[in-house]
Amino acid sequence: MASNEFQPLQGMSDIQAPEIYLWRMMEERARAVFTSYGYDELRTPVLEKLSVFQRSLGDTTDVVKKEMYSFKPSKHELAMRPEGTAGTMRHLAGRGEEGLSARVFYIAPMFRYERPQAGRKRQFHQVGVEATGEPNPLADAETIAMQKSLLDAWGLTGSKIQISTRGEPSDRKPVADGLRAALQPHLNDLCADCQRRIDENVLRVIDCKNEGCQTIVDQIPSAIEFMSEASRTYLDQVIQTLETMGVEVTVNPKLIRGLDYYVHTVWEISHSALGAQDALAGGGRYEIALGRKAIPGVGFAIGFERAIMALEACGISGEQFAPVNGVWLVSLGETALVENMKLAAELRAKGIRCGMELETKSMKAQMRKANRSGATKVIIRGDDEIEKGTAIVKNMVEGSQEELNFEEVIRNA
RNA sequence: GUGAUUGUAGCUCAGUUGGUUAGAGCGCCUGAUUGUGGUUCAGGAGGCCGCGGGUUCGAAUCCCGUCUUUCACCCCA
Repeated sequence: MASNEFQPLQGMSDIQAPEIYLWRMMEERARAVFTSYGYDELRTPVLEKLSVFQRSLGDTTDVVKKEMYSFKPSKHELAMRPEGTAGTMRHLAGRGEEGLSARVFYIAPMFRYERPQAGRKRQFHQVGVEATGEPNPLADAETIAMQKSLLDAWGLTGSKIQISTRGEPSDRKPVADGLRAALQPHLNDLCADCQRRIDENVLRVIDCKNEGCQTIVDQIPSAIEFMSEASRTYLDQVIQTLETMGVEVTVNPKLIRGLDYYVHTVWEISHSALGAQDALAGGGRYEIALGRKAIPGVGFAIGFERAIMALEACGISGEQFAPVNGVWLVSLGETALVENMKLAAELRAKGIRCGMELETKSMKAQMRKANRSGATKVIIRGDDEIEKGTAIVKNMVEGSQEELNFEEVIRNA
């Protein structure tokens, strides 16, 4: 790192081997799990009209207000997506009737202009799903169960699912009023942030990290208690269904999700290995209005960078998924070198991972490279072998070797 | 946006109160039977000490700025 002129931008990073093998494993298994649940992959553009995000995430949220990369190259103000749901809804809204009962997933980079820290990048990556359809506790439960089975497929252990509800839109006012009234007597004991939040966004007082605020919050009724009977029943049904399915969740009425579009069930998955940003995934039921009518649905997103931190804490790393079992060709002399290039092409056409040195180097050097490549088999050819129509095949694990007919070598490879 | 923190070979890091050609380990290259790896031994290559400015006879070392790293707040995945 002699200079930073070749470094990526702040909060962005190049993902290279061996870590990339972990990414690939996660992507492959995510596709397999989602496909088994009947979901299809959807790839939306990175750039959307700014209004797509303003309308679906709510233009008062921090994500929209101050964290978006936005610019105006021509007529429309554009923005790079800070999350995946808005673009997906923009797409589904355009599919009319069909978009109201869709099951899609995405694996894509997201962009947020924030100060980077542990598990927080300016370009970060999410895998997420959206299932549109009228509110149904069973759909919420299935989504959470699917998310859990993805984490299992990755080998991630030690994560905790916390669940709560935001209730129906009609619950918002009673909840806010109720909390404000309950907090009013304690106003002077709240931290400066919370004194501001009590008017701007009361819900945020509830998950304030300040200890003093927390003791006050513990004394007052939870947000759920101000909600309608129907909203509470809905949450109970989700929890019961999950219980029947054997998915363990903890109810946490203090759980707050920031985006405006959430209704009913919300949840978060955290892991102790993550530091302050301990949420590796979040999800919830939402209602997003882009066209004339709102699209109801349920979905979640998992942060790759954070999931990887948690996986590494579980002892899972990229090296474990590096390609293995290759063949390495050793060539002694110009003739063998060219002949081996033909052989390599033939082996590769058969799907065999095959490497070789393209300049004439000592056998020792070539063997060293073979060893480093992780090849389990080495095929050695020099002038003698070419003339005889043979090749030496060496087993790198056992160290044994034998001279075989060239045709036989190809057949056994 | 706020408050801290980091930057020396490919990697992980030393570098004493500012003082001659900036070091180690690992890795890399070459060699130890001129056709055999992973162990060992010997040799070698490789650094504008993040970048710009300042102080000084002299700066990797002190000061200022800038970029970057990491962490917390905030917010969120």
